[in-house]
Amino acid sequence: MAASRAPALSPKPPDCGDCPIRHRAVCARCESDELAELERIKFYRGYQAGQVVVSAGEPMGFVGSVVSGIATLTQTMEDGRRSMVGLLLPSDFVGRPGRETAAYDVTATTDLVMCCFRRGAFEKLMLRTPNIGQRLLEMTLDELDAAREWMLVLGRKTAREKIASFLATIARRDATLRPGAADGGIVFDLPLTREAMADYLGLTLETVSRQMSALRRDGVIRLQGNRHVTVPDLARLIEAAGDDSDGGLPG
Amino acid sequence: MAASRAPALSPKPPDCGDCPIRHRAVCARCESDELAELERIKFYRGYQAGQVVVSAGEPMGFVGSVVSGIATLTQTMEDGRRSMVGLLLPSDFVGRPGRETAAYDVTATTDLVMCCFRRGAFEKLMLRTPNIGQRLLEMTLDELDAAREWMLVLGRKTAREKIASFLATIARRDATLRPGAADGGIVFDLPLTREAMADYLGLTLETVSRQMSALRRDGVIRLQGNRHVTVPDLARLIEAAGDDSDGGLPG
DNA sequence: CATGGCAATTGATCTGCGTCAAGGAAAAGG
DNA sequence: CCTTTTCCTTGACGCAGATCAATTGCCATG
Repeated sequence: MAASRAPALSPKPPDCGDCPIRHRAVCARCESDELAELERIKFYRGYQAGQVVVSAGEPMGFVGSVVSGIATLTQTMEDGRRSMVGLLLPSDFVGRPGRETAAYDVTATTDLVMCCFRRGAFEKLMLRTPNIGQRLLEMTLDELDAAREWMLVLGRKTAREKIASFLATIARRDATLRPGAADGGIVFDLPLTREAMADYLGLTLETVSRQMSALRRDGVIRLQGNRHVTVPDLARLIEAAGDDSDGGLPG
Repeated sequence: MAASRAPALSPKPPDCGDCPIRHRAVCARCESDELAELERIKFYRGYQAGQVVVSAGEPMGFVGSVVSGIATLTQTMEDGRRSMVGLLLPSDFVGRPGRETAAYDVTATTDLVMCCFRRGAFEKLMLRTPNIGQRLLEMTLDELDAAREWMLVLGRKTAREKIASFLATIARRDATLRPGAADGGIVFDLPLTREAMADYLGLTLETVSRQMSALRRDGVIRLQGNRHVTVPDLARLIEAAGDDSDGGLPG
């Protein structure tokens, strides 16, 4: 969990089949020559768990998306209060065309591989390729919806409901990533520490811990170690979340 | 303050000089024939204070932007808990290309005029006119930033800070709408009831009221009636907001 | 001018979550 | 292996903000 800085090129870049920019973020409707152009300007970056990708206010020369691993988007006040404003899972896009500096701290919470494009080159390509902008608009609108869903969670839900909402979100996302496995319930690993969960949910880490224990006592979830979670009955979890049919994941 | 439904055409459509779609939302870089096309498919709608523009889940056949007046975007849980996820001020865009139904309740809190485009026609125009999509992407990214700023407010700020953040946001926005008037401080009218403020801030209306009174007692603001606010010293208000240089307005 | 309705204020009390503090469990590192 | 560090859990207590309840002020409208 070293938190040093210099990003390193990943030793073995994943092949294009793994690149969400191509398959999800940008190129769903691109022509082949546009794809070729994207290929020319793309490169991979690897980060270790705990490493800072960029800090808020720093120049950010690239945009890109997560290939594997998990990163967080956080904001910090001068007095140290922190708030997570996004959780970046594989295929999520990072960075903003037309902006010089990062608006938030981006941190890898697990080992992370990103597929990147130099910002300038990407912007120029966008001008010539409407599909890329279209796709980016769709993704941004999805993120906006997710952020707004989360405003309801932050502003109006109880601690227990917040935890349940978070777990349900992860469970659903995980379930779509690898379907099947409905046998003994949904099983996944929490991508965050209790503290990071607290920052995401507007709680303290103690409250997160207590509510996790409470959900365990009530049989809504099972825990093996600190991170490994089993949800025997997703419906019960969603019920505990006071769900307004939430589901989006703020990324 | 009737809350009936049927939208009415505004009696006297504002002239094009007032239309933010043309001037802000979409056409900053459009060619004249694109402008002409936009003119052909645009129309105005008027709503009375309290009227519902659309309800969440209902089909929404148009997109558009606010010309004058104020509207809110809210989400409600089955048990009645409500959360405001956006405040729509003049020039803000509403609606989502590519989506059939409204994701949130949109309600006019004052008399409201909107400049609208049929969704289908707008989408077709977007395909032929990259600039429109580009502009929409920029606006959406701004909204996303604002929503994320607001997540910090909701999750980590105290009641007093929340109120102060809200007032500072309104004050700033109002100041840019009509500059000058720095004489006796910034003066504006609150666009929301205490209850709506509470839904925006994740508080109860009683707490909003108490904190408003506290800010008045401390001389940070002055109140004439319930809605009319004077801020003698914006710096003091921002200080009270525990400000992390916020400023965006979630819309 | 009275009257009814809605919005806001203010007070009294309760409680969910934060704060402070002390261990315990699990990785990381030698 | 043991040591160190990091992360997590649990308890005791206090407080900010919710809840419950009563008034007050402000338009409307008859």
